Amino acid sequence: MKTAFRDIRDELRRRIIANEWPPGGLIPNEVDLCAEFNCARATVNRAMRELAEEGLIERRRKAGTRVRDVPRKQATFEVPVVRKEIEARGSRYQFTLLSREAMPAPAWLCARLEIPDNSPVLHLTCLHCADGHPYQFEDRWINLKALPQAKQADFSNVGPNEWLLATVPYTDAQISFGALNSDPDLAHHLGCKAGDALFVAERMTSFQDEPITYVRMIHQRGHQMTMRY
Amino acid sequence: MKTAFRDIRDELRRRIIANEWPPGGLIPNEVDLCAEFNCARATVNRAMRELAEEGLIERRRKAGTRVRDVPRKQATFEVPVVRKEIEARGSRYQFTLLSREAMPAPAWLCARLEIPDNSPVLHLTCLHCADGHPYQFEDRWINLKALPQAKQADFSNVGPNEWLLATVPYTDAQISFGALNSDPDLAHHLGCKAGDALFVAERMTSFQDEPITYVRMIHQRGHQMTMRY
DNA sequence: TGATGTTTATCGTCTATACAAAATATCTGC
DNA sequence: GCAGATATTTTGTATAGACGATAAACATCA
Repeated sequence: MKTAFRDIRDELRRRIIANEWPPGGLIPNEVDLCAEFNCARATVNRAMRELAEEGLIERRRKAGTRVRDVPRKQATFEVPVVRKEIEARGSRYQFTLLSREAMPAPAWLCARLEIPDNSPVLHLTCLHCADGHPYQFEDRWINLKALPQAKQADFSNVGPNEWLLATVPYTDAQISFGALNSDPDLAHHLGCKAGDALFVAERMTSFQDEPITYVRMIHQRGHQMTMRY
Repeated sequence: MKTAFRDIRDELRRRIIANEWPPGGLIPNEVDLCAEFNCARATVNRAMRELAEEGLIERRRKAGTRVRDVPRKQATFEVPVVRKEIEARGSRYQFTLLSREAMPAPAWLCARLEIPDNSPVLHLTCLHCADGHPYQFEDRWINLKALPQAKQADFSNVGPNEWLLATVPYTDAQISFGALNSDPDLAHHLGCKAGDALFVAERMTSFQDEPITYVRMIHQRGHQMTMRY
């Protein structure tokens, strides 16, 4: 495989990390680098574009390209799907629907999803287990105005998470991480003690400005979410 | 600005979201799309490459391009720098060094950083405040073998986080999120109650396989970390 | 049948060239 | 000296053409 642009990108990155081109300083322009690497400008352009996306350099027309003073490092992670998470650990996945109720949305949910007061929603709670041990408690709310078919859906075999993924796409999502003291009910389901600190991920998705669902995923005690970058 | 590749990318995305091209299905090849959009193949290629990076489609030579059955959505977030976080909220940032001690690394840290037993490390604890209120407790360990100059550094004005960012680059990093019950000492520093659930971010960075630092950032009660995607 | 070699469609990358857009630098008139 | 117009430099994007790499599909032979 041709790898010119990769080689150039890596060499430029090396020079930056090795401080041959100090932070804040200008680096040679595309035409000069073409000459040095003996290649077309498009090739240098692609190498530099990737470094810019990485956050290592900053490019501006006419002003040239400079090394960022503090690299804008960004981490990326795949949005977790609990069944895959569990199966990736080599454990058996199991899912239990704990409760299901159609109801008018409580005020806090209306505020969060920006839907009118008392909009009809479906409230589900479920437990995801790994090898029989509780792994995650899912507290899900589905906007029935956007997704009336959820009312008829059977969530006893396929969890709402996967049902939603298969049923509706989403165009916008927001995810938050935080911590929560377990209440006695949660403790009972997850098999921990009331008061234990639990890691919580919240997710809200919408499709073209129509809110779809809000979910709180409360993890077993000690759970960590890790990513490299 | 010319926006052909953007327009094409967005139109292809629209078709996928609108189910005109069903999940798992093949989409037309580059040459056909060139004909449809009346542009060069490189332009279609760039549009499709971006969609592939987004995780919406999957491309393989000879096999063509198909819509992913479950879109591999990935969120990206900037690696947090506490001072900027606080200033972005419009609050006044303040930093206090609580303790500082050079010592041999405890066993758990050696295991984590993969350094030899009893390697010399510098242990620092500090408190970051927003408008005078505790915001984050920082528990940091610096590998003195990799960074002997840390021993002389003065951390009373510039926090270790920013000192490190300015002093050494890193080539690899790992970040984890989790939850923790506050102990009485933490509760005292953060002004919460012992037992409160706190959100914790852990970070480990290394430079070319040499571990640099390990840090636990323990946030105030109720703290959430949010990102859109 | 099954293993192995061959063809071929499709994506991946590179080149050379061109023009556009943005932002700095320079000039002009006052 | 200053405001505004103009020139210039650098990056951003597009085009047409070319060849390479990969893996599926097909053909051949043991």
